[in-house]
Amino acid sequence: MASNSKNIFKEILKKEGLRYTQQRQLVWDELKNSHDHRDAENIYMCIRNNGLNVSRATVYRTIDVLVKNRLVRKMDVGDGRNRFEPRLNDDHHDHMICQNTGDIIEFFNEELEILQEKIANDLGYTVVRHVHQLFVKPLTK
Amino acid sequence: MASNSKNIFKEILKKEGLRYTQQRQLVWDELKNSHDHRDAENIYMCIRNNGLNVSRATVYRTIDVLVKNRLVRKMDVGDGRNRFEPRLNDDHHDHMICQNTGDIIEFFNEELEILQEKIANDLGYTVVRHVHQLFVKPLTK
DNA sequence: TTCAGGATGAGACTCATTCTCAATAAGGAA
DNA sequence: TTCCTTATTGAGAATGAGTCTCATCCTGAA
Repeated sequence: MASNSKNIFKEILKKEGLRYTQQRQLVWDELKNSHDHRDAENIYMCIRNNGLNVSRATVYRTIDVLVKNRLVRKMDVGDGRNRFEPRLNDDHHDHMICQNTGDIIEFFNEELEILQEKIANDLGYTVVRHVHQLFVKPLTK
Repeated sequence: MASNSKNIFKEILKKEGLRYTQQRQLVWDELKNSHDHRDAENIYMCIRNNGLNVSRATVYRTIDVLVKNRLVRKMDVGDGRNRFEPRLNDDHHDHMICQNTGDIIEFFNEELEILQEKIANDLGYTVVRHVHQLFVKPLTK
């Protein structure tokens, strides 16, 4: 629960040799319960709107730590602003972005994961991470 | 050959209601014979280094037209600078980016293409375009 | 050859993100 | 609990890829 994810966060800071601060906690609080795909500015503004004060620089700096330690996933939707989402349960998925509505739909397909690892292996590589985004339009029937 | 791709280019300009200019041709010349994945600045500098003068703005503007008309493919490698490559033969492929060397390796897998269309279909969509990048490391044996 | 309107170039501008640095605060030591 | 070293913070400047502006130039139809 809440205290659990807080502990995970503290452990990561310790592992990285970083101090536990109010500001870092606020950024993680803001991110960890969101189910959207939010940009840094949105996270910054939400914290501000709660009457709390954290600078943009700190938001970015903290997100970097979270991304590096896989508590948060960073995604490039192609409009110049990165989006972030929590990955507490480490449920890997990829994204479909609807060209009509801008909706972001998550999907996961085991077969796809296996196939891409095989493709890399055949060329002498192993996949460290990947980006797989489908820019789609609704099927019309 | 050369004259052929030149004609394709001219036709596209006409179709778009745009004029054929020296500058546009220079940008297309620079791009069409390259087998690398180059950024806009590189294309701009190469033209300059040949003693020719085309502005950065025109390079970007022309690339937009080429991308829109599928003579050039735009790819986001994740470092903030888009890369471009010609796609005269319209040979679709995806990319593997080696984390150790920065090398960009092209790959194509039919099964993958079919699978992702199926995934989209199952959710009521059809794939317009996609981004599939594998960030890899060499297999050590 | 003419000329209307599209194209260009130089540089200003945008905007997400990063950097700077003086002031602040975490947290180990005593 | 207090002290003190040093990481962290915030405000705003800086960066950098890409876009926009607008006076001037040039294409191409007639």
